Amino acid sequence: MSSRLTYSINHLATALNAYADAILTARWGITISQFTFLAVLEEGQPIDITGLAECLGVTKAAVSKRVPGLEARGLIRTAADPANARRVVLTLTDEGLRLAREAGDLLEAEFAQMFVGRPDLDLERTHADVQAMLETVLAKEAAS
Amino acid sequence: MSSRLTYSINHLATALNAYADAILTARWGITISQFTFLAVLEEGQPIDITGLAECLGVTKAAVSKRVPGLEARGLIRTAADPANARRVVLTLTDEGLRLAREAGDLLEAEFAQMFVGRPDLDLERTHADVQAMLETVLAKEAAS
DNA sequence: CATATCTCAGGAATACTGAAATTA
DNA sequence: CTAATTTCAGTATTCCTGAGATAT
Repeated sequence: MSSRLTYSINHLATALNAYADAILTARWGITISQFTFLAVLEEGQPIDITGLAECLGVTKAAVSKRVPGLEARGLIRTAADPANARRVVLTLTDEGLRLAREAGDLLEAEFAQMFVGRPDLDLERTHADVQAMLETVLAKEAAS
Repeated sequence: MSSRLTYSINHLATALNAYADAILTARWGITISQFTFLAVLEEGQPIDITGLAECLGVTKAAVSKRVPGLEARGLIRTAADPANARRVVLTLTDEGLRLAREAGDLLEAEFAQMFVGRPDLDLERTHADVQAMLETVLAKEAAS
């Protein structure tokens, strides 16, 4: 149990994603990575493939390949930018927006509920610590 | 900067892995997933393919496929379990063990160094919080 | 204009998964 | 019949190329 902090962080991220994935799959038939795709889109609509890839931390090809599936399911829409013919601009459909909001709200509620029995955990403080670590790592990365 | 804790945790895990990967690639020519493979082996030698797959959180097929490559590089060794002929038991070679320890130590040192300029961050406390969250999530998962 | 560089999306190669086959 | 590994087909992801835009 006294393993390294980096391992614990990876483990926690994996466990949280698995938990969220189970809820999303059971209730809406989408995976966590599809939900994340929609959630990023919700936050910064409209966005092109390059921008979305950066937000998701994956390559442009990965985003490009997932677009047809989400479009076929009626969750997103693609359009050309008149000012830049090769750009593909993505937006959520009404259904995609509704799903992103409903799912996001439910996940947040489930997550809050999970910690009502743990008054020893100060989530605000933990969040601040995690963000401080993140800033430090990103700064170090940028410096080298 | 994203507002949800779950996003920050995922982001931090990704950033830490990218940082470690850069060091490992430059210095030893191995990826972070190869290092993790060796590190798990170091902690629980000897281990079979099934056990290693569970520790790594991937399928047995994935582990099975990566074994020949690491064996060819002289980092691990395969052997049959006399008590159970179909088990494949993995151990580190001397070179594998040396690499796992050296790389692990360097990463830990780099990581500690990174936070000397942040006395506001209490890593012990953060680690405890992260582990508490992890326990809670795993317990919730097991219950459902 | 010409040409050099940058940005964008998509194609080829790689890795992972679940299921079926193999082996002990 | 069971338990462990391996093979196989399908999917997802990343690396790299080529086409179109921008700048000198």
